[in-house]
Amino acid sequence: MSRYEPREIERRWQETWEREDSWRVAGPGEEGHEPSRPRAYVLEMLPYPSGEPHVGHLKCYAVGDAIAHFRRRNGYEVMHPMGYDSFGLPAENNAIKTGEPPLEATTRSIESFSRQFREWGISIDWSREVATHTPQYYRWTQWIFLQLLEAGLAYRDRAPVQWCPQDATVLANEQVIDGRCERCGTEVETRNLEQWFFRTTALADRLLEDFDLLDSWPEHVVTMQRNWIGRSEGAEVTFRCEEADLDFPVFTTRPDTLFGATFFVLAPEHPELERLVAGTEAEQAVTEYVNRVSREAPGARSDSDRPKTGVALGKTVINPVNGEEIPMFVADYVLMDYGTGAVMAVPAHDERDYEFAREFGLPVSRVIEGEDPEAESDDQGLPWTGDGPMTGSDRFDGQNNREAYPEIVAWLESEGRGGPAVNYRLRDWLVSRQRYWGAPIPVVHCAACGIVPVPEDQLPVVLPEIEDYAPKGKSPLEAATAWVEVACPSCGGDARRETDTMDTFVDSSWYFLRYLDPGNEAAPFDRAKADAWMPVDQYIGGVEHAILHLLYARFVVKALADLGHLETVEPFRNLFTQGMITRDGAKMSKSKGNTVSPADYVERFGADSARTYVCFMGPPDRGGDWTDEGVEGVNRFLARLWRIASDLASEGPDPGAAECPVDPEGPARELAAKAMWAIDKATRDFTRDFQFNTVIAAVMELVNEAYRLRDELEADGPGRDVLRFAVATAASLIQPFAPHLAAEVWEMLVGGWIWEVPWPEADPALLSSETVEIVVQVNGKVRDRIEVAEGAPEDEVLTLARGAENAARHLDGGEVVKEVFVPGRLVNFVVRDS
RNA sequence: GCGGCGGUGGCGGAAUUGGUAUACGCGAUGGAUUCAAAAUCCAUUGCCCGCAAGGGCAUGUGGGUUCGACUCCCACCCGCCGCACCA
Repeated sequence: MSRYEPREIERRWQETWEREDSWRVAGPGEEGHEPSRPRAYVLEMLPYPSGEPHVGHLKCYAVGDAIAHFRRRNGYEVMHPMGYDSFGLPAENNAIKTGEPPLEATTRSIESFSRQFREWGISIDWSREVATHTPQYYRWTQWIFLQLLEAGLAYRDRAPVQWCPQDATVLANEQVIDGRCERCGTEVETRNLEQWFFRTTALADRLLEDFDLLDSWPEHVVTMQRNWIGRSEGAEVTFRCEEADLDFPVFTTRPDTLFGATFFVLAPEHPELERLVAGTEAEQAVTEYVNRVSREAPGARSDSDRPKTGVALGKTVINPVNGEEIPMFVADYVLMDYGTGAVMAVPAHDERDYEFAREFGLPVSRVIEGEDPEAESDDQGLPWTGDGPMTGSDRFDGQNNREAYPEIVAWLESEGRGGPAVNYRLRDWLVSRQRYWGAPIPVVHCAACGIVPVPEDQLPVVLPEIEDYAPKGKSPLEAATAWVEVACPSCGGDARRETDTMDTFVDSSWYFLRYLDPGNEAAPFDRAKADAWMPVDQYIGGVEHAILHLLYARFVVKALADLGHLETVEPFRNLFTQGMITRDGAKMSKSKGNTVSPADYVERFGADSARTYVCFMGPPDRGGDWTDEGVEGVNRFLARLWRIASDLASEGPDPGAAECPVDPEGPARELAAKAMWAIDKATRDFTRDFQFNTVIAAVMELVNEAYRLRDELEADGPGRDVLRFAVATAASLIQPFAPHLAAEVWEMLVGGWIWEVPWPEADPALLSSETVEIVVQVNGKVRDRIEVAEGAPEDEVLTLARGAENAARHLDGGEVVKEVFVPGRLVNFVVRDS
């Protein structure tokens, strides 16, 4: 008897798919397009090619490929492309360490990824492959930059930015985690630099509202983005400092507490601070405080547990609602990059202000009554952040604060002292990087003309080759003098190229559009082609991109739509986030030595086993722990399927095996019914949140049932036909996960190519059986089971149930006070002792 | 602190609307096959009592609703993830 040899089988089918160009897809305007077929765009997040693919990649593409296959077999024309997010820091850091040019390491890694994806048998239309580091691609990344520049959505500004001293580059807000660089973990510093920004805040409201346009995104991802955008409604109120002749606007979400403002706080970075205290007694103390804060790690400042610190400025501002003069302070609990960098402090109704007031012995003035203002605690229930009737607030006294809120804001506006305002936590996206391995920002600095965009017909601005990649606080590109020095496109005079490159998140914010028209040399993509496929029907990737990549892609798509390049305003209609695979309960890392190399497992058990295993570990949106025994178990199951098929295949393929024989009887009917059950179950679970683990379990059950009944069925012709049908069906259902084995089994038993065969449909006649088992409960406890005819009437079932041996014993000597009948499921007798 | 997710056998996990808790897989035990092993096939496998028939107890904890609760409600405990001095 021969054995299941996945490596041979897989190689053979991979060659077939390559030769037949099986996954080639043609959209509108392309040769071979079939307008009558529905289209689906199935997309996994493109990989960053560094080293070798890891299990996270395996899971992502196994899940995505299963979805792609399932869609194809349900009649869709499926767009399923692949590419590489190939600019970025690791290749550059490697270059600094080893001297190897980033292009070489990147090219090598792409080759490895590309080879392994083929060895995994992922059904990709390779004719659409893109890599973001190629001039053919980044030419259009640059084009998009210029489009945004022209539309006013890209701008240059001097701003305090987060600077990583280790990587010697600025970072986006999003790349700073707990005050540390996301990549290397070094504590970041603040620097004032001229940088390029994309105006993401201009689209903040639409980024929130358009969640309504999406079909199915995980709720927590939407929540994370909402929190990140952090929209708060409130009011802007102006506090005046007469002495200094300055107006200080503040943003507050609680204008209803204005009467309770007893002091006023500026952020240490506030631009007016220096002038306010210059030449005063407070100057020295303030300067010392500001210097101390600026030397501190930014992470330390976000620790809300530490005591409040600050320094009085010796100046006052006037509370516009009651004319009271209140003292000014500088304190590091006020942040410059949220609101206006100044706050009105209402200690009675804000925890931080309250803490500060206690620390500095400042007055606390209650203006909203709490549930129990006379609470026995020494602080009388303060700070009270809830709602209640207003007090000490002039003519608003007695009104509920919520109800008075709009009146107060309207009054401020009529007095010219403020008005309604909306504030966002979201900052504009800082896109420039002082790094080499990225797309050059396509502008020129001219002494005469200022910033001049590189004309479109001169794109791409090609990244020059350089010798020294080490960061020096400015871009390594500065050293490429022949490249930097250029004639101004506008006046022809001496000018210098911009030497910053773009954040790689810009590259990956539009790649899904390039797949649709990868060879286009006149535009990033043809609008008609993009409109035909977009938005992506199913996007698949890790939750770690829940905020950054997904938000940026949404922003860029909206901008392109606004500029008339695209119809859709949302890139991804459905999002699926896969859970992380761990090993021994811990995140995999090279330092822990608990990594899993997909290549090893593909070598030992075959790609089908590895792919099916990652889909079987548990629900794919949750994490799971990788075990070798688990892979072996799945491998055993696939081998079982192959073996029973191979035993049945002696007489060669029979196209009839694709159909269930009519009206099977006895064990043949049992197996046929199991096959129908499996089809039904697999189809439902596939579409229900991609519950692949139970889909695979259903196929396992079908195979187990085939083994259980095989001896009885192999003997006669009709039985054998059902057996062949059942095994062919198992292959058909497992095909999205184990496409090679499925192709092999199908070819042996039925003939032809499984991936071209429509997804099976269950025969309803075989789905329901003639008799059903009814559970008999007494007082809610299962006491017996009876077989009754499907659809038997209530009184008949109850009579049978009462007579069931064990049930009868429990009914004996009691009075039945209630009978519950659930058709097809159970009866329950409620008995009271007599 | 705020937001989200989760807690079911020795382990990963199943359980359509409230209706047989523990599907499927792993592990374990026994058997068949074999000179032997591997592989394979078959059987058993939540815990406790019992020779058995059968009975009792079990879905993080404590209550509640219901004929019936892993599922719904209330109050807790624990774990993971995200955000966090955001005015």
